[in-house]
Amino acid sequence: MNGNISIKDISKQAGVSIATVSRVINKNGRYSKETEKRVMDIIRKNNYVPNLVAKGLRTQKMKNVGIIVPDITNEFFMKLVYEIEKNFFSKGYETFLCNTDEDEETERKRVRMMAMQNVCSLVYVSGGMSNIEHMIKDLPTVFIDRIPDETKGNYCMISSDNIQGGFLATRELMECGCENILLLTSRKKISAYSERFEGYVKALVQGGREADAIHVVYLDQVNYRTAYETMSRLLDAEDFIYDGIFATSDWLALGCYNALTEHGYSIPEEVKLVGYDDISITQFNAVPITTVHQQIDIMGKTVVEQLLRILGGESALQEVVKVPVYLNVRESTRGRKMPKKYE
Amino acid sequence: MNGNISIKDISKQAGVSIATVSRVINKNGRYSKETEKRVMDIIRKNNYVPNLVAKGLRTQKMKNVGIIVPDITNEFFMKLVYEIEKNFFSKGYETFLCNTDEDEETERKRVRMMAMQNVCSLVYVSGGMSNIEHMIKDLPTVFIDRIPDETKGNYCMISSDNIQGGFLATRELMECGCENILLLTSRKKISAYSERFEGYVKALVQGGREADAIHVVYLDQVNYRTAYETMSRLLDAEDFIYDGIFATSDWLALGCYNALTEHGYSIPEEVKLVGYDDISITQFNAVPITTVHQQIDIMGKTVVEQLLRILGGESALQEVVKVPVYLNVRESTRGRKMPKKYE
DNA sequence: GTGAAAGCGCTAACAG
DNA sequence: CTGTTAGCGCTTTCAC
Repeated sequence: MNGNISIKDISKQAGVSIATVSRVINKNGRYSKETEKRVMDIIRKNNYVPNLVAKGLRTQKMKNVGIIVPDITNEFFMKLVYEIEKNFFSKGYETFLCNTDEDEETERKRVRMMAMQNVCSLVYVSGGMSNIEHMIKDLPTVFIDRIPDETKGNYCMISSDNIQGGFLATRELMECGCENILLLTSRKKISAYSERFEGYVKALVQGGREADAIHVVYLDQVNYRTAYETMSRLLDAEDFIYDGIFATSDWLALGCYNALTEHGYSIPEEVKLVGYDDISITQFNAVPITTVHQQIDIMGKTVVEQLLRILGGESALQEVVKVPVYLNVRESTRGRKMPKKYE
Repeated sequence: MNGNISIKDISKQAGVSIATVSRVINKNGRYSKETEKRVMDIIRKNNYVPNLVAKGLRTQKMKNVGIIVPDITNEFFMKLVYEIEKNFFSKGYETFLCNTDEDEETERKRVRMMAMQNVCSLVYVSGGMSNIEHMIKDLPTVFIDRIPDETKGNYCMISSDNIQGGFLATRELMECGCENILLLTSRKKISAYSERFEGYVKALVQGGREADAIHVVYLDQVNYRTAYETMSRLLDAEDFIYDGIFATSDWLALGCYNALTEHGYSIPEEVKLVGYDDISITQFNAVPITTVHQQIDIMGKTVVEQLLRILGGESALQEVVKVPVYLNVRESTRGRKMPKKYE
């Protein structure tokens, strides 16, 4: 295909059958030391590269898994992917990464393409409700931060503790004296967002606030620009009553931050701000931003563990695997107390 | 393989031969409206997903290309990848992305794996000198910011204008009055770095500086931490003479920035700073950082154009395709003049 | 110890 | 218009 020789060529050169070459390559079956050497020499001399596609076709199993993420330019997702890949590689699996660009149509296309490429399983990160379940059927799949439509099937769900995350973020704002706390989140029907909302409400209730303490702004897109524009519009209107904002993603928090400062609000003195994900930019911002840290190393490890369990024939766990989160407190809620340092 | 049916199953259900099914699926050859309907119905009912692996094995061409990057958590690389993928998708190609983690051994492994997966071509972004040429042989390859070892072969090289980038960055520092300009760069033998060095020297010479005006610090790793630690060590030593620093990557610039501010230097008053890549964090930094912007959209487009040329049978361009760069001037060289805004 | 042969899912002549 | 057949590169019985 790409100028490569095949075992057939090798067998001819070595004067043995292709079966023997196959045995030598895979080190199974019997063959003499002598033929082994002859075959291996030819392989080395020609830089032979085995064709995994053909092998997969024959053995009916490929050791590669597709990873689907909504945005490859988002540092949080890529750090998570990095951890997932690391764990898969160590188990001898290949990974194929693909980007849905936050678009449901693209999402469906990419999932379908992964299935066509014969991946042995799928990791599906925080996608929308694209109704992909019918496409993946028996393909073992781990969903991260997204509950599958149907529970039947080889599905497994892993999630960081989003309720706890929403709770910690909101409680921090309350502890810092915020009276009117705004939740800035996504309109998307992703469990991650609805759970962070749940945590937000829980913290308010636990702090003795009434039902009218709940203030939510929903965004159509989860990105800096949308957050910036929406907040700017909010600030341009007369009555901006909020002294605390919990944004369910760091990029949203950064959008808030810039809209607020440009409207003359100082952070954290007048408005306190909490983000989510702990991407590195939150530490470098003019006022470092308090944010909820997700333990991606544990998540990555868990993803691979669970997938290997399913691949090993065990049935998928029915419960969601929850990974704890913690709050990284910085100046956007507490002021210039802690040293600015990046680790 | 993954619980999927094959055209054989379809042919049985439809009461036609597999050849007919194949024809219907690929819409070539002749078949009656009636059989078409019967086949398509079965396909839809069963959510049939064609096996591209088998198809590729048979047709001896897969429409997918491997993309190899040194660091998937680096926003610059991923924005470039995003552009490359977008262009490939629009031409009906799939892409497989993989990460070398800046490690040459990993790099070789990943390239080999791509070859085994039967990709039809490769895009190799800014890799080290891992001597991969013998592994890819006739595989059409575009190198970005890295000159191939051997010029024979279907290689093509695309690069942003790194000499110009180094020149613009250094000239900016000189124009802002810097007397002693330090170049902070990588030890790696990558053309991108050596060319930025070249531009740095060119600007110094053109500005009438003597040979002793050249000051370079080489780093083993291209990341925030290494830059931060190296600069801290430099600042701890007695005589820090620099009033201008050109870092050949934004992350290095950020490392510098924090080391400098922690040592009590103010930017840009005492030391001016220029980075490279224009990642978004440079705009959000407490003091927004002047940086060289690479036009990744043009680069992505060019990559695909060139690869399709080669794939189309034309021979690879021998010259390097150069994409212009420009400087994004911010506060780290000019002070608080411009409005802080993100676009 | 080694070879012959079948077959993974699919396409592309070649017949009819 | 449709079926038969060979074969892509590889593995794996089953003989010898």
